[in-house]
Amino acid sequence: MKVSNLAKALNTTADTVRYYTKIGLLHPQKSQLNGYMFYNAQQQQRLSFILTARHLGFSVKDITNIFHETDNNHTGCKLVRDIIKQRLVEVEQQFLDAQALMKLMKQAIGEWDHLPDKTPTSQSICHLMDSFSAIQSEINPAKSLTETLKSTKANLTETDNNGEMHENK
Amino acid sequence: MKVSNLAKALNTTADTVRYYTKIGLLHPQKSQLNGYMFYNAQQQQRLSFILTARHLGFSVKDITNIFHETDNNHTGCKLVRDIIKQRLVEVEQQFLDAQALMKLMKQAIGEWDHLPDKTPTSQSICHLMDSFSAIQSEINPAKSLTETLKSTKANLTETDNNGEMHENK
DNA sequence: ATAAACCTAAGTGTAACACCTAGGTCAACA
DNA sequence: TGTTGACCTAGGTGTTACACTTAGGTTTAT
Repeated sequence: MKVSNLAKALNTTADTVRYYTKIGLLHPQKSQLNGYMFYNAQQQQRLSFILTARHLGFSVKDITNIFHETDNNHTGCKLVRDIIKQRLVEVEQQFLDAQALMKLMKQAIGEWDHLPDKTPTSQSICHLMDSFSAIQSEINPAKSLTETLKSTKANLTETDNNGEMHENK
Repeated sequence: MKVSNLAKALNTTADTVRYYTKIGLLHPQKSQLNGYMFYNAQQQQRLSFILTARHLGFSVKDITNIFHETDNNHTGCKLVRDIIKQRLVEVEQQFLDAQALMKLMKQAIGEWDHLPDKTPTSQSICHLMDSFSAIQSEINPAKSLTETLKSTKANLTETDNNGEMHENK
């Protein structure tokens, strides 16, 4: 079938199908007459796999690797299992992050509902700044967790209590 | 303080600070002598707000809007409250999605652990394809939920049981 | 004096597509 | 048969929020 047909059948877009084709994940047959691309049942199954994998959080690169394995007569099972296990850790973190965020946001909304709407503080962003500052101390560690792997050592310069830095000049 | 100092103090990168400066979220003082940018306490607080907001899932555009309000003598409270409430819905969905994914992935890993590693099926991607196909029916609705807003009507062409499409030609 | 460490602006790269352009194709209707 | 409208192609640009690179000037420390 043609590109839009396939796209609609698997609930995606023609552009996406073309993209996967372009980067070599799908191998349609190209008509000699008009250049149209035709996808058979096997390609449909391939796309189905891609879409599901993408939804599970696999990157396109991951999928490329998997296909590279399986297209070369390997099963790819171990690879996929490894990637999934890795992804599972990330998803669990996302779960926790989302949970924490929900709590904080509900809390913030709750607090604000008790405050009048138009009482600007010295810093002009009313109490938002204050609320956000309070939240930030709870938020940042969470962020650190997620990005610990790639973060270089923090190496913070010490601050005084005015939040002003010592410009050792 | 200078860009790297500020970045380290708030646990971000100099590039990020330069980016926010470039798009007008931060307004440092530029030295006449050497062109170096200097950020005072107020700018530091601004950046702190930006980082926290970003971590709460606000887009840079959202933050731009908020600053646009607050910089024009409005409090921005209502705007922020609205955006947060809107974001809360998304975060709740992320929470549910992550939960569902965790379940499915654990399930998949569990199943595969009972199967041998190298038993290719007819489709060459061993049982991955089968497992994924089974998962997909559960996954796709979740995706639809997330993307319902922007998805045009599905308008699926009917498929026969071979997964082959009728090419009404 | 010179190296290490910092700074600048401007440009390119990233992920995974979405959207647009210009032009060819196909099915149906008048 | 002409023409509309829906489809297709390749190739290009736009998107988000930065990270990275380049080329060159500056500051700091030894």
